[in-house]
Amino acid sequence: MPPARPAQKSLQHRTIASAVAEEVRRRIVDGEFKSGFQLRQDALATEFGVSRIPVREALMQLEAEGLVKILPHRGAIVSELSMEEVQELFELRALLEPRLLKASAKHLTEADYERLSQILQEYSTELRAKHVRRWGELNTEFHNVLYQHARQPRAQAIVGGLLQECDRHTRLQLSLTGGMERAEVEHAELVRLCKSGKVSAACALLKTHIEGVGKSLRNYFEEHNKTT
Amino acid sequence: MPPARPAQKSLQHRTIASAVAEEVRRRIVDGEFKSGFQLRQDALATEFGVSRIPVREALMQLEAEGLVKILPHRGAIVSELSMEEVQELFELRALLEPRLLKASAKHLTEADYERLSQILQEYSTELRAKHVRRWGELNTEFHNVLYQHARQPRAQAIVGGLLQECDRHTRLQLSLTGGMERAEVEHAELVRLCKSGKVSAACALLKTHIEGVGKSLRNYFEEHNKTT
DNA sequence: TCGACGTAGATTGTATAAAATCCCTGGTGT
DNA sequence: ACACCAGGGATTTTATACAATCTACGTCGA
Repeated sequence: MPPARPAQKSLQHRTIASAVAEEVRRRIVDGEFKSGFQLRQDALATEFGVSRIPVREALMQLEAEGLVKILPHRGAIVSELSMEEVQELFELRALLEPRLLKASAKHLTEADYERLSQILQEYSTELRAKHVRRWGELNTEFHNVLYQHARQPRAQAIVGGLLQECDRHTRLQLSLTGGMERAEVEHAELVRLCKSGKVSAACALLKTHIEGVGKSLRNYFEEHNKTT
Repeated sequence: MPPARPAQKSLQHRTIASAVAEEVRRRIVDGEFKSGFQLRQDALATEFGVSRIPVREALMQLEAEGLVKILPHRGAIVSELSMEEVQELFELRALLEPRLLKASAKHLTEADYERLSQILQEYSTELRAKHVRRWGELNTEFHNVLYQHARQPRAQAIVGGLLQECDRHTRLQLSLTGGMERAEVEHAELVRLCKSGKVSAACALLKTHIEGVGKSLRNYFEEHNKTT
């Protein structure tokens, strides 16, 4: 675990429910809980050593984020998305994120660029295929840093959820098709364009970038699932 | 393939929590619970004659929809949106809804057009300024019927929430500025375009329509110079 | 007078236990 | 053999009770 990161809202374990939500979310995004896996309240409660009430609330929170699906009186399962639904996520991102970047780019500070550079640098160290989890975290943070000054809280919240879900579905494919290298190149170019004030070019590249990742994922899926 | 389940209208209150959520949501959208109003769990529980647990879950559900804001250990309040945030909602709608209409329009059935006609007719009967609540309900349903065949569940869910919130903030203004008449005209034209297969024209009109309502709302607020 | 501290009251968060619901299995009748 | 329905067991949902936390207010000291 990385030490002493700035206290953000997600680290405020102010309530047990939020702590449980964070841990379950991590496991889903990391793939420990796979699509369709049944999340039983009792099992999670005993494992974490807590009651089932905060577990319920955590599951509801995750349902709001789209990571799990709750069926009344039948429990919660990790959400299963068809390829069409995953494609929809990318299309929504391609629609929303350029808008956020356009509003946020000009307000990026020197500290923000510093953080973006750090992320790019951590990319290029040799952690690529080895630490897919860390890569996904960095990827999500990269996008969030870019949009943080957009002053569009609702859109930012929506995109945050989309990023998380896309990350979950992309990791498998990224480590196999060299998608990470391409993403790293495009990310670096993105930062360069923002820094030099070419906002609209950056937005266009961002749109292409997201659509490209989505298309790459779909191709990968179609190749490996011709029979179904 | 899941067996075709009877898609119930969700009017069956299958769980207490969902029933409470529905009632509290109605009160918020109707304006009985105004922005900033503090929703105390105990008060709601005793009023509905239930425990606090389902009330808590209802509040979390409403938070996910954006209608309330929950502060840890401090309770829930009806969400207060600045004019900028309301404008953001309309901008997001203007971005997302044409996309949904484009995907859904060609799959609209005769029964759908029948329902749309019913809605338009109920508009034009003299219930306009009198029953603002009913008008808002119809307005939301109108849009949802248009998009129901889009096969983009995530976008539809997002837009559903946006519609509800926009409705809440628009009602006050609609009944005073004649915005309803204009909306009715545009809605009728929208149906006509869809019916005659002019999908892209319909999408363009829809975008204009949403932006127009948003702009009208902003003008209304700037005239009255009300800051919260 | 003003501000800091601490206690009381109210409100939310969590644990435990009871009630309702669903799934599955096994029997029964046709 | 097939359809149907009753009952047991597992799981979720709700109720009740307790613990933790926050806000308000009053007291104390400079």
